[in-house]
Amino acid sequence: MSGKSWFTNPFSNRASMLKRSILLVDDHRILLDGVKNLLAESNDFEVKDTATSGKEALQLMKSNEYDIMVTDYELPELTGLELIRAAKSVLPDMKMIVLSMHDDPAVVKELLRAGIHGYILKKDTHKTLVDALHKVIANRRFLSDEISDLLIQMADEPEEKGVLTTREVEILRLVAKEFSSRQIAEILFISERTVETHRKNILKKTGATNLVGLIKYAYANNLI
Amino acid sequence: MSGKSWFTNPFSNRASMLKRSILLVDDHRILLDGVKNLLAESNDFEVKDTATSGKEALQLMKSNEYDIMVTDYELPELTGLELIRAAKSVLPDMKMIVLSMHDDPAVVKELLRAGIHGYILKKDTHKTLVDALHKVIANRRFLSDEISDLLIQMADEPEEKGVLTTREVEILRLVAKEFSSRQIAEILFISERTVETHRKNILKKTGATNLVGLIKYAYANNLI
DNA sequence: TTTCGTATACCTAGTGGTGGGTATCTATTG
DNA sequence: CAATAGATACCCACCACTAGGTATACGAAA
Repeated sequence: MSGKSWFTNPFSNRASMLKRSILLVDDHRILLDGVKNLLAESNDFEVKDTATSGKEALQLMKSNEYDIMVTDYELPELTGLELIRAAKSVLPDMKMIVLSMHDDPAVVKELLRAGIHGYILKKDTHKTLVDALHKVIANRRFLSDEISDLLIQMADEPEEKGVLTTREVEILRLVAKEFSSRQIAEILFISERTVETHRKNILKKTGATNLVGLIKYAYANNLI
Repeated sequence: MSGKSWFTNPFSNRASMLKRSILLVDDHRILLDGVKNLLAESNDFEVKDTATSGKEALQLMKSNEYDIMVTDYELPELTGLELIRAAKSVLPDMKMIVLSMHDDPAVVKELLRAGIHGYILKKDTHKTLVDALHKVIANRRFLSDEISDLLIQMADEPEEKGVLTTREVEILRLVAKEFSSRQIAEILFISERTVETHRKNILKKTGATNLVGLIKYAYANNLI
């Protein structure tokens, strides 16, 4: 809809001076410095601003426009997912690429559902990032090789068997905070029996056999 | 001892063409690319080689010489600590700077004991890295601000209370693999009582009160 | 409307972990 | 040599967690 505006002018489209503006978000300044410097050599892109937290990024978005946001997933204050959802409402036409060190299937899936346009890993090269930038500008999606492999593997799995209900997640979080079933019962104003039932259901759903497996599941699914 | 050789020649010292060679080690290629590019602008340093694993770094050291190694702490195959110890025996005169995302007191202390010359965080700027490089070349040590604050805080604490013995770590790892005390006893050919005693000692040392705290400790200390 | 999922709650039994001890043997270190 | 730290092992009591059940109430979906 609104994306057509520049397309009506056949000249601006090809002008080599028109660089796509990037907002780069990562709490590691040294990476910020490095990537910005690398992209300075590009004719097509330029890092217009950088931010080291989700909050800072959102504030920049309120007073500026960007063609693409490249962001880490692990961020202080806001998580990457929260940032992406917020960004989507502030600048709906902006493309979003996640640059993360994690190749966790659950995270990737969730982010793709949230509407990101690319996902690359920090272990990928600078060239991969540039490829991704070009691809998303052309209204296509880009996934790093490892991530697409991951998604293919995931497709083989029958169905996500282990989706916890909100109540179960709530219980699991409290378990992970070192509360006993009794304490959880007191906190939630429910019977200890109910907590035990929830725990049993969680164990069954996650396939864990004891507390240890539960905590590892919680870590793997970013519940902690 | 051998470090005096260049010092005897007053000219080579100031020659602008003589750049200090750096070996850069990090499993994130995009950071590697970025930092290398940034340092290319420097008159004093140049990234001679890069490696994405400890093994690769060691192989490079066997056939090349470097003035400084800048390495991540979290590495595939070898840990940063192992790499540093190995590097020390291969190239004893090389300076070593750790560039990590973690500000874990225990890790920092251990690395300093292992003989590194600098410790900076990924959240630090490019300038900080350059400062560190200059400092270690001048035979001084460099710690990022946050790290020195950390060491000062640590000095207040009476003594490191929570250092697990190798056997305790071994037990903890097995606990984290969802083995019960009985199973661990069978695996290690020791009595279940002994395992229980170790577990109790681990709980006391880590300050945890139950399994959950134990697993979280294991995660926090990269034992999993 | 009936079925399904979710949250609630209880029962019994059995297993496993926690917390308080004590004690022996070995190796290292002041 | 004596002291210390680490690994080993046992005792008892208590509590928490796990593993089978069953059952009710509610709201949403088929």
